[in-house]
Amino acid sequence: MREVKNICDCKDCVIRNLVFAHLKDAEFENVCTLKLEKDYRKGEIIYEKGQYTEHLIYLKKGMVKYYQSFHDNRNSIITLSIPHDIFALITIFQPESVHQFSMSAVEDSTVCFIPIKIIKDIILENGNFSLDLIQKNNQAAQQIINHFLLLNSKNLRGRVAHVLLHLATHIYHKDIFELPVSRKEIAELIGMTTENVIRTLSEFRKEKIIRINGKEIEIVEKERLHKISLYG
Amino acid sequence: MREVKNICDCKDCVIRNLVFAHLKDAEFENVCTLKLEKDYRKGEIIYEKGQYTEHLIYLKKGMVKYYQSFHDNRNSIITLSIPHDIFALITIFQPESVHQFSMSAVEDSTVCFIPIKIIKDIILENGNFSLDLIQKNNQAAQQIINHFLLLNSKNLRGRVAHVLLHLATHIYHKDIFELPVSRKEIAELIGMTTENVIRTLSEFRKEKIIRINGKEIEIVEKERLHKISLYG
DNA sequence: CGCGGCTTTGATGTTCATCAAGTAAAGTGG
DNA sequence: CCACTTTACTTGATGAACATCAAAGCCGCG
Repeated sequence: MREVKNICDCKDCVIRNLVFAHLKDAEFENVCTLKLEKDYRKGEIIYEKGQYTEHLIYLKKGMVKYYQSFHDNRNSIITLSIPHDIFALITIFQPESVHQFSMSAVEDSTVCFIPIKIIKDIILENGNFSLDLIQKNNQAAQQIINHFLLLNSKNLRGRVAHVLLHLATHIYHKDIFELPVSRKEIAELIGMTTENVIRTLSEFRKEKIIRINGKEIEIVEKERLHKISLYG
Repeated sequence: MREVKNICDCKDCVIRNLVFAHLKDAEFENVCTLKLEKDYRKGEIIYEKGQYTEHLIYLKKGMVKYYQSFHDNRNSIITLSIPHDIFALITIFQPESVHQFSMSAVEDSTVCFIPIKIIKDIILENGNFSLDLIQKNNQAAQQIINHFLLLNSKNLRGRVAHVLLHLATHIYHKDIFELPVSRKEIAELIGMTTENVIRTLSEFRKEKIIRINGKEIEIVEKERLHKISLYG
């Protein structure tokens, strides 16, 4: 948690295009004035399970993971999120309550904090905003449910293939990219062990489906990867 | 889908205590007049994936399952729901959209259908209602997430133990009950095969942790079951 | 009464976790 | 900036957990 800024550049902020589309000008000014921005370095924790929720949190830049940590040091990543993800909202909106899960930066990130109180006031006054928020929230919930269902219906190879395709298609929009996460984190995302994730990546490499250079991944045979993902 | 009733007995309905607590009298009358009730027999489908969503659906009586069915006849049950479950709401609220998953009656059930249009109007007008709905929705989402995280962190015995404890503690509030679902459905709920669910139940029986008589289950050694559930 | 779905148990095989051990990379302190 | 330590990555060998296949009994329903 570095510097705390409050530059009111929200007019251009992506969040405007999400739930905040229906904000009236006065409301928007208010949000903009009272919001805070913080920068996080890769690896830093944004909040932890058990902490009191006082803000609606919105990811402006970077990538975060929303995760559960268990007693025995194991983690499960519920979702990776980037700006524009509607998801970035659901996580968070539990007025007067406590975070059920944790969030940390997977890449250097900028996070906006908007006091829950303000959001609540807007909900009370602005029906269109509420409607939008409800719909976006439910969409986010369904995406998370889909993620878990998908996992449960795939084997190791299918799961790894799916993650790679997801990163290429929905996050980076190209077939060569730097893995934003460690092998361990991929394992935590798909519910398998680190060793087996590595083994599977090596298999894909040997089968010439992908090329690997450290953190850099290139998807060479997208079609085959797709088939594997559709049940390994 | 039997008879369609409209008896305006909503004043006593459990739903009043949920999101509808903040409804103004006129709004409530409106909901009550325009809602429909339908009875479903055990096994009947309430809606299927892909159907157009025109109603907010609320479970008044019985038990339903919310599930995903895959191409190859396999199913995953996302959650079992009974009246009072806040869950019963989230599933459903996707105005102008299409159901992502399916719902069917696990026991004989009564379901209330409230046209989305009305709910939308109330959201637009009644901020307290919106606020409540948002909070309840998010709570429901978190419960589902927790269900999946729990599964992923447990082995076969732990999962079966957990289901039994869940039924006894949160659904029936006693240690002897009739299983509302088939062994196959338990399997679909915990992501294991029917055979292994049966085998595990038999093990528990042989170890005198539970007694089984067809569909009737008695939990004899709750403490041991708890330990198994906390990681078998 | 017979058929199909649900339940049960056993035998077998596959998939994946675990353990082990070594290399590479990245952070840390002098 | 280099030695040191730690963390990430990699591969192999082994065993455990679970799926799959098979066969038979049971129950409810038409």
